[in-house]
Amino acid sequence: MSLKYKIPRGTYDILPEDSQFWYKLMNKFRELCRLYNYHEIVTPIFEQADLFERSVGDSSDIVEKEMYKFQDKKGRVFALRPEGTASVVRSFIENNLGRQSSITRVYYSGPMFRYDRPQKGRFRQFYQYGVEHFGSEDPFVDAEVISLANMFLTKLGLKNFRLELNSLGCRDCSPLYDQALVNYYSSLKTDLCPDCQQRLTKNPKRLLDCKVDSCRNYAREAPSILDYLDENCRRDFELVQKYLTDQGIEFIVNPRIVRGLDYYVKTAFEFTTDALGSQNTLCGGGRYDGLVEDLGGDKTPGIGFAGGFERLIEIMKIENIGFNESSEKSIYLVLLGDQARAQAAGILHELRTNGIKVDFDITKTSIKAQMKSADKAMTNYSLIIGDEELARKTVILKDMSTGEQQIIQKKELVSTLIPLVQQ
RNA sequence: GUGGCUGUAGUUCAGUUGGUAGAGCACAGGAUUGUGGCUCCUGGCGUCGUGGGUUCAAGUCCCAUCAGCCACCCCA
Repeated sequence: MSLKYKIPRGTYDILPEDSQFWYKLMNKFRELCRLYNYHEIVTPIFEQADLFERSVGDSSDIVEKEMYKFQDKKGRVFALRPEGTASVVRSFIENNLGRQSSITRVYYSGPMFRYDRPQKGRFRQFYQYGVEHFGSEDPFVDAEVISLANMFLTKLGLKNFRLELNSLGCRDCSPLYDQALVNYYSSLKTDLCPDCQQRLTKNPKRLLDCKVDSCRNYAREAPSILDYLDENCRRDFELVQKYLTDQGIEFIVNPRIVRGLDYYVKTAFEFTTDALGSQNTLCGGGRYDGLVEDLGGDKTPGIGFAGGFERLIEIMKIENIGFNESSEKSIYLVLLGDQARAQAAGILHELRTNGIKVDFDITKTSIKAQMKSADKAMTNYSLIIGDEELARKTVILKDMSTGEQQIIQKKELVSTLIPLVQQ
């Protein structure tokens, strides 16, 4: 079949057979956020493009080549949101969310958009969950936010993931480290891969992340950010680690993790896995103490993380994790003959009014075909109504697992079914 | 943006040195006319992703394009 219309590249449909799974996954996240006292915030999926350009950083890949940018009819330039934090910070400032208390905790979930080349675990429209915590610089909060992420993954039943932790330094010490990296690498420049030669001027920290063997060797000898943290950053980083240890959360310090968004300072972390191939970050986040101010708000520290639902689902498939099926019993209505079919609407209405879920197939007329459908639908009970039953004002109730059936009075139908369905 | 592999019925795939397509599963109907799950029987005229080209003739060769997968890059 040649299709006239096709789904856009890098997107996918969540089909009816899967939507329950997604719904449950999102609810798990909601539940957990409630436990940590976070409240949901819903922002538009598009914003002024320069909001992202200023927050994410205009030298980042996201802004340079991955944004879905467009103009509206009045020439205003918008972009489909490539990530969630910028929008939340915008809303925080615009609605003065920090006015009620010194701390503001919010969470969100929804579609994000990035014009990337699709591959395993990477889409152009993808769904993220995330939280943002405003108002405290205390490293205790860093550990708290990380704990939420850790709890989410753990509660889902995921096993094979690890927490990698780093400090990027603050706006005072981070540039000193960049300079140290540049100094170290500039004498090696001609030996570096072409990508790394770019990184040297664009984003020196990325040099540490290169996968080319020769560059890796150099990276091993390169100066470490941990040696360049100033007194304050060093102390806070140690405290974050202590608080994590206090909660029994395992982590590894990886001085080479670099986050892709320019606003991060100090604590940066990623939950990664080996199960997903190349796109191995389950979720990631960090501190962004300067961002609110940069975007026009009062000086307000913040920290948050975001993760992709697709990768959770992928790994849950691999680890064979599911949510328990609902134990709700189902009823199938089998109607024989025009007379009985004429009664269908009334019966369906009566059952539904009483909260009983019913299924049936109007396209099938023979009892055999209808019974087959009932069987295929894995129904628990079928109700059979034909001419005989109509005449006697009865209904046949058949238990599909045992094959036993009983004749009940039609007026007692609902009262008979309710206990069966509710158990 | 770069590279590799792939694109045939609803689905998973087969299709030999180019001669206008099949199999499993699924689906539908049936096996003494009001009963499912097992078994058996029957049912496929699909622009062979799309558009060009080579050829008497292309699913099968060539080019382009689109899409998927995987990797680079980057990240969720």
